[in-house]
Amino acid sequence: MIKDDLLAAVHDALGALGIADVPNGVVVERPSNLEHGDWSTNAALVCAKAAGRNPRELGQQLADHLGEHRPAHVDSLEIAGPGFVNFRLANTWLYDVLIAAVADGEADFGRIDLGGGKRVNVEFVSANPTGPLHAGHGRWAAYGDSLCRIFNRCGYQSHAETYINDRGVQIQRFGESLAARKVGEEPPTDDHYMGQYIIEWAAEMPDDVDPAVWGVEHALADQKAALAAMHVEFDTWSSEKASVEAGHMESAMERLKEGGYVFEEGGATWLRTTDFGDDKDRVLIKSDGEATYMLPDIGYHESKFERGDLVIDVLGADHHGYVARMSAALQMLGHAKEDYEVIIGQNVKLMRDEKEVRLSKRTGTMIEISDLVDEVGPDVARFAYLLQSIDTSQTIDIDVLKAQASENPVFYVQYAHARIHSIGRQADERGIERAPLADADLSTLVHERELELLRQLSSLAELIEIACNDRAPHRITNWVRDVAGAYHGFQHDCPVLRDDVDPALQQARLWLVEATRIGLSVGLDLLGVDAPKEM
RNA sequence: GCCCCCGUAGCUCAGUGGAUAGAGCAUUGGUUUCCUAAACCAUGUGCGGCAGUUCGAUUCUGCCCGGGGGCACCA
Repeated sequence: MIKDDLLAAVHDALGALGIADVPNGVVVERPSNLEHGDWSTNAALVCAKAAGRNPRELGQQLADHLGEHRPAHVDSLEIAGPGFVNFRLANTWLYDVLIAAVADGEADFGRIDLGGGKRVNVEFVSANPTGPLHAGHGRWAAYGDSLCRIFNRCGYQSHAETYINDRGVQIQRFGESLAARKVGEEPPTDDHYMGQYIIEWAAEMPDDVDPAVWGVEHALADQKAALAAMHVEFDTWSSEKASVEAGHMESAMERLKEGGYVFEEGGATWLRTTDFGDDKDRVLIKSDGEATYMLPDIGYHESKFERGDLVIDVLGADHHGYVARMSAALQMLGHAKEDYEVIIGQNVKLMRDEKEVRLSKRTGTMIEISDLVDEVGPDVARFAYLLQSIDTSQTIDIDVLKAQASENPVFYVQYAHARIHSIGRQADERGIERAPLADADLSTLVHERELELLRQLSSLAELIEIACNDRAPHRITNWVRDVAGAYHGFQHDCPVLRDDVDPALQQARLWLVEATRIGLSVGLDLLGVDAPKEM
């Protein structure tokens, strides 16, 4: 990539100027303002102090040296501001982007190897199998699925996993709630499940089944259907019950004891998680002899390392307090701290009819994922979830999403993709063929709209890298919007098929359109959003 | 009290240790003999506050203020 080439040249130049140890802060970046060149480096500013030199002077020497040993594509250099060295490049660097996009195709454009084949296990959604998934779960579904796609594009092998909490008191209460509704009674206590769906499900329940068993199966089928409608699939649905039956809990307990981390106090069995930075020690087995939720969960997490070198949990903000203890337990079991990562996502607030809809299974007013997808479709839903950082709380207003049907950002992007295909269809009708790229004269692409589009396309790999390292799929969402914007601008100002377009320019533009198609397809695929050929 | 996230334009949100901080929506006005006008263009007195680190802070650190979420022998 051009960026790496320029950075290497900067390092060489610094070396020639007697600066061998280049600080990490030296970067080559795109100035926000094009007047400051296509690329820029802060090298002189960062190195000046340690080298005991004046930044402007050092910058000038740097620029002079780089001017004499010009990296490819560099037209001119200048020193500016407090000591930036700005590179102005010939458009050929952008034509190389087009050529690379076409050569790589959808399969490889923007692909980078950050992971080296490392296996990443990503757990997300993990909702209790005691009811449908609500629209709050949708955020984790969209996020987790997109994150896995990004990992896969960056040389990791992702494994999407979700945990089924299918044993314990809440399952018992769920069964009792169904049984009660079956005979037309209220569930026995306020701690039971009061939602409307319990009444509906109880009506479907046969007489001769165990309500808890039937209920869990029914809930799982319902959840799978909702996720399928959102185009989210898991590699593994992990059952807590199965994990316990496989002995994960007991072997974890044994090893924690061997490590000397377990102690008895007040009739309960504790884990000394404070040894690894937790606020307080945690109970594994209560004084009544029952295991807490934590113990089987430790066993389960330990077992996930069979399916991943790096284990990631995507959890809601209400689980934040849980992170330190699980991290401590896994370190006790011999895992490196950095091999277990928890991504805490902030909450989703749902609005309908200008009122907040509480996401509780007990109120009966919840908005299910399937409601949302039925009303706006999977693409709008996923795009909406991935529009902002997972670190910010999000408000999803179904009425706004529906009302925005035509102004919705997802359509803006999909429309760009559809227009590209429309050009292909029109070209076919008019008998215009795209000759081999090698025969195209890309130097005819000089319109600012064309160059801007190429600049956007050039940043895909950088954005994918950032999205991966920061676990931030929304960076892709923004990139795709930017590319769509650049494309719409191009299409508005730069006719492709019109009769008066010079044939050489027409060929170059057809290839530019093709490169854009590839870029948009890659971006949308990383988001799990459909790239339609017509709208 | 302690821990985590957030505070950027009228609204919803991007973004950045740098040189003039962006988008969508909303407002107002414009663009169509031309590949889908689901488009394009124009229109904006904005980084909560105070210190610190730095050549340079909206970005990092501390404190304060404001909003959200947690602090069980629940799951």
